[in-house]
Amino acid sequence: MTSPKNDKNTRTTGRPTLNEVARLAGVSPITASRALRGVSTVATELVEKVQKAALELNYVVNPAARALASAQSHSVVVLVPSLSNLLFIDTLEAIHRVLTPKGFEVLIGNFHYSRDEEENLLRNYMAYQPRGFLLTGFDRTESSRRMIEASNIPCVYMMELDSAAGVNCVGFSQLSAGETAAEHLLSRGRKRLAYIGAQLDQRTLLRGEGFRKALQKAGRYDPDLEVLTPRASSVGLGGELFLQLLAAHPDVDAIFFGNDDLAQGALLEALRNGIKIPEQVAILGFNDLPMSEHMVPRLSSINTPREAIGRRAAEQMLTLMAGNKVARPVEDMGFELKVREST
Amino acid sequence: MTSPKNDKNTRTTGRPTLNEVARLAGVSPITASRALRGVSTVATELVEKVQKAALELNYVVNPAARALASAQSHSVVVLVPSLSNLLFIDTLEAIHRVLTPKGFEVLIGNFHYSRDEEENLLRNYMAYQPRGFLLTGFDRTESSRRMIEASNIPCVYMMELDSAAGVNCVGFSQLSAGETAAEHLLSRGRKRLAYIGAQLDQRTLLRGEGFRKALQKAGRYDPDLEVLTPRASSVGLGGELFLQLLAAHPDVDAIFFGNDDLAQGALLEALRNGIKIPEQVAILGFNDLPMSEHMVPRLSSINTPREAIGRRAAEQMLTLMAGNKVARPVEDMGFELKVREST
DNA sequence: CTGCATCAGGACAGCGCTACCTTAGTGCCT
DNA sequence: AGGCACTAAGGTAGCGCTGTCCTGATGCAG
Repeated sequence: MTSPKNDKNTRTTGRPTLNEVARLAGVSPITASRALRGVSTVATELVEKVQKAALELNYVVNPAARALASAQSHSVVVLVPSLSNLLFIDTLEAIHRVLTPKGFEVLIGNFHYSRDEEENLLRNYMAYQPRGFLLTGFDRTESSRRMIEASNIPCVYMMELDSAAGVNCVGFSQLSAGETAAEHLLSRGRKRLAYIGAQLDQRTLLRGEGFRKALQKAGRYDPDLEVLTPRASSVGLGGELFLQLLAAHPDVDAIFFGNDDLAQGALLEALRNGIKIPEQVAILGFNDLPMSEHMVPRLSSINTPREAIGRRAAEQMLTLMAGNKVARPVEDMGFELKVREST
Repeated sequence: MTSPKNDKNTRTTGRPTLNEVARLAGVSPITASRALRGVSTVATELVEKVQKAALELNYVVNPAARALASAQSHSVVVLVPSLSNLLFIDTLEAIHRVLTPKGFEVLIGNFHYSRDEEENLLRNYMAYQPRGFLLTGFDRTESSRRMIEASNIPCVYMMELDSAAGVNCVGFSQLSAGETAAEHLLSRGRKRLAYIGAQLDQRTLLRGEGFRKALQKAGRYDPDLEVLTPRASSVGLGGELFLQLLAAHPDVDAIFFGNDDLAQGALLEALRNGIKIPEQVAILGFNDLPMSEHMVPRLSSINTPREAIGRRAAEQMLTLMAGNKVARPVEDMGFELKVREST
């Protein structure tokens, strides 16, 4: 009533639309769309005109409209079990660096090491019609698996390896990392070797398994020296478990920790309690977090290619999203034993 | 031609739509929409019917269609300067915990302490028509400021405080945190107090300023004992700067570090070099990261309410997005000095 | 000079949802 | 009993973009 010819339609966003760009450039909206997307064949001259018009109007596509019209989003979902672990931050950063420049949006989900929470995240993110999923490991609920399968959305698994047909994964063998740890400690002449793992995700268990197997092969396996707890991995917990283990088994002379946090905690408690590292006990960590090389004594650890895994996983995803097959679907990025003072 | 009545339109997503839910429930699509959103007045009986139908079909709204139709997304953008710093992880988690249950999607942007990168992120995320911005601090480019202003999108600033009119912020006074640090060290009878800061974001500078002011007031300020570097904060850097400072000024008897990483690095180097903490030098950190209380000696630090800041900021955002004014737009969450062995 | 293949560009419709307006139905006051 | 306000539900249209045709122009062989 107040303004009969109200052209300020409240339902519009107020931002310039493709139509306006097309009008300014003197072409049809479809041509403008094609020009901006760089698809199909549009005369170079027109492309330039459209780009100039878009720049002039400060035009940015409306992702919602694009997703609706094409039934395809430009987002890739990454699900990680934790953010408080610096481990995954490096991987996420690398993924961002690869996907963002290509116009993809990265949606991050943290499932807190809970299979149910991961299933929930998957279900919710499905609504966004993501173009791809970057998932951590292979341990998930049956429903999660079915959802992924049914969705037909490309998926790359990170951190672990699985040579099953049709699986795209980038990681390293957690099992042989555990073996390497054992071999290193054995090569140092240690006789009573222990494994301390927390959180007990699939990867921690696999590393423990590799460690155990190598010890069994060397005839040095003792199940009493395997400390596993589902509690969340932390520096404090590492110190606690370390002291407990030494109290129960004073003859232990080497410990492989499933995680650097735990190992760092052990080093600190050793300092506090006058336990000589590595003389009395050799300590080996896992992941090689930035702080480890600064510990007293400097912590030996197995360095994992977190950044490289993220990068390659994202690159595989780009290939898959382009509709192509990945040449090497199972990519072993290896790991590197960093020998320092603690062993 | 091959199939005259092809109902498998390739442009559809294949997922159930609101129409199908409505049909199954025996109501109109609009009623179904309203029932699922819980808006307007829909008979309880119908709401139940619709919800049952949605559940049966495993229906999830199409966010793209919703955003397009309502010219409003359900996403909130959070921009943080770093993810490798555990500091912001706690804040992000808290934000997630508040916004996700309310149906909002959290988009995380990391601007790596770069004003230009933040400006870019802002520009890109504007395209998503976010419902709100949660930003870190007040130090940004003029264009960023203008963009935010022009967009008319509600904005809550985290970590710092500013009582300017119309500003919503949740944080604490970085300045008085610096003052508190100085007062604590002075109360321990220390005479030669130093400040070591890295990264040099606005907050680190403000803490340094507070520290300096308190020292000046006590007549103990010496500009030579202020070590500032734009290099990225890290454990290694902390140790390095610590040793350098002590070599240049052997009489220093207390150091306030702008960051716990730096302080932790200093503690480790002190151990390695036989420097007695706190006897020779008292060391005070900032942020109270989880590891600090486990250091040898246990690190005194200023605990910052990272989780609470995220929670309150998100809650303010909910209020703003609902179109309401926030009762207390400037929320000081305080900080807590944790006195441990290192001071 | 005609006929056909090729290609650039455009018309049209529709993705799935919600804002807006309208209609049908209810109760209550005069 | 009639009229009115009010509420519940539906009809209609359109958000901004792109997939699928289709048209008209161009080039080249016969």
